[in-house]
Amino acid sequence: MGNQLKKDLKQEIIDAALQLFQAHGYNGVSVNQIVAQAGTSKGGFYHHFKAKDELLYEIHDIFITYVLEEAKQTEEHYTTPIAKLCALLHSFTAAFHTYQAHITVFYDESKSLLDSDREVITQKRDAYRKILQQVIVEGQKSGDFREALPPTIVTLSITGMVNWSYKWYKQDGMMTMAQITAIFIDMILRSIVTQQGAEEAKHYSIESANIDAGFIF
Amino acid sequence: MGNQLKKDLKQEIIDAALQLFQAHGYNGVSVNQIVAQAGTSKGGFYHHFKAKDELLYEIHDIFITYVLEEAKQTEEHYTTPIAKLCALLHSFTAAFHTYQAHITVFYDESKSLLDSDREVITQKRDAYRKILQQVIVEGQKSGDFREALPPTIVTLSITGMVNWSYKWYKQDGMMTMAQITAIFIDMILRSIVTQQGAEEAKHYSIESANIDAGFIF
DNA sequence: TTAAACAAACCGACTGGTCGGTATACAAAC
DNA sequence: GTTTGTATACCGACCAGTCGGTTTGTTTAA
Repeated sequence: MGNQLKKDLKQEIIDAALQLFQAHGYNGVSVNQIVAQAGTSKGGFYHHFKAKDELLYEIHDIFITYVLEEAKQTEEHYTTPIAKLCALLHSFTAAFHTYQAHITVFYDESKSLLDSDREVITQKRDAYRKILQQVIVEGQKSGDFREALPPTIVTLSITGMVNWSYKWYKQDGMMTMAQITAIFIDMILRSIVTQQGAEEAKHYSIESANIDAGFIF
Repeated sequence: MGNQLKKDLKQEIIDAALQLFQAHGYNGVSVNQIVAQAGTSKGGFYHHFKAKDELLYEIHDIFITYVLEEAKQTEEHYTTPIAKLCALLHSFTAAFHTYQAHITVFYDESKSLLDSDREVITQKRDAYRKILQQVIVEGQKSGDFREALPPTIVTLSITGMVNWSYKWYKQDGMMTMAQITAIFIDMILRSIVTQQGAEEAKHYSIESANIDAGFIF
C-alpha cells in the first residue's frame, strides 16, 4: 500500500512518456527525451522496461484494463438498459480527468504497438465494446430501443461521439465532463429510444430540472 | 488535360506515403520506405518536395481543401437547416471512398505538422466546423432544432460520430457508406429536432420506405 | 556481501537531407 | 535538319546526426 507514497521512477517514466507521446506521438519521441523529462537515465529506463515498445504497451494496458473493469462493474450494478447505458457513458467519461493522455495515446498510437501486443489490447477493447453493444441489444429486446437500428452501428456511433471528445475536451474549459456527458446522453437516448423507452429516458433529458443538480454514481 | 493520363511520379509518391502513413504513422515511416514503395529514389523525392514535412502538409491540405470547398457549395445549394445538415453529412461521408487514408493521416498525424503548417490547416478545419455549426444555429433560430443544446457540443458530437467511422469503416464491409450515413442522419436528427422540425425530419428516418431507394445528390 | 537501482559511455543501424551527375525534352541558332 | 543551350526530372552515393539498445561501472539499501 505505502509503496506509492513516493512516486517511484517507473511511474515517473510513464508520466513523462504520456505527456510526450500525447504531444508528439510514439515515434516522434526518443527514449532520450523521455528519460530527460523523467529526470533519469537510459540505464534507469532499461532497468524497468525491456524495450520502448513495452512502455507503449503498458500505457495501453493500464487504460483499457481500467475501463473494462469499470464497465463490467457498472453494467452489473444497474438493471434497465437505459440506466446501464447512462452509467456506462458516465463512468467512461469520468475517466477523462485521469486518463486523457492515455486515451490520446490509445487511439492515435496503437498502430505502433507490436503485433503481439496489439492482439491483447484489441481483445480487451472488443470486450468493452461487446458490453456496450449487449446493452443496446437488451434494450431492443425489452422494447426500449428501436429495433430498426443495427446495434453495431449504434454502438460505434455512441463510441465515436463520446471518444471524439479526447480531441477537443479541455480540463479547464467552460463545461465539465459531467455536463458534457449529460448532453451526450440526452442526444443518444433521444436517437435510439422507442415511445416506450421515452418514459424512462425523460429522466435523463437536459430539459428536466434535476440535471444541474449533478449526476451521482 | 492529358498530362494526367500517365500518373506522374509526384502522385505516386503521395499515394505510397498515404498507404504507409496510414499503417505506421508519419514518424514511423522513413523517406527510404516511401521512395521504395513509390518506385523512385531519394533524389526523385527531394526534387518534388523540399522536405518530408511538406509531403505531410500536402496530404492534409488536399483533404481539407476538398472537404471545405464541398461543404461551401453544399451549404449554399440547400435551403432548410435540416436539408443542409443532411447534405453536409452525405457529402462528407461520400469522400470516404477516395479519402479514407487522407482522413486517417489528417486526424492521427496532424501533431507532426510543422507549427506554421498546422496553423493553415487548423484555420481551414475551423472554417469547415463553422459551416456545420452555423447550420445548427440556423435550425435553432428557425425552431427546427432544440435550443437547449449548446451548438458547439452538438457540432462536436456530430463530427465525432461521423469522423470516428474512419477507424472502423471498411470499403468491402457489409454496409455501404451511404447506408451508414442514413443511420447517422436518422440518429442525429432525432436527437436535435423539436416537434416542429420532426415533420421534415421524418423524410430522413430509416423507418420510412424511401431509404433503400438511395439518397440522391 | 549481495542484489537491485540507477548512471554514463558507447555501439551499429538508420535517419532526413545533400550533392554531383545523368537522361530527356524542347526551343533557339545555324 | 542538325546542333546547341537550357531547364526539368530523376538517380544513388554520401553526410552528419540520432535512434533504440547494450555494456560497464557506481551507488544504495538490506
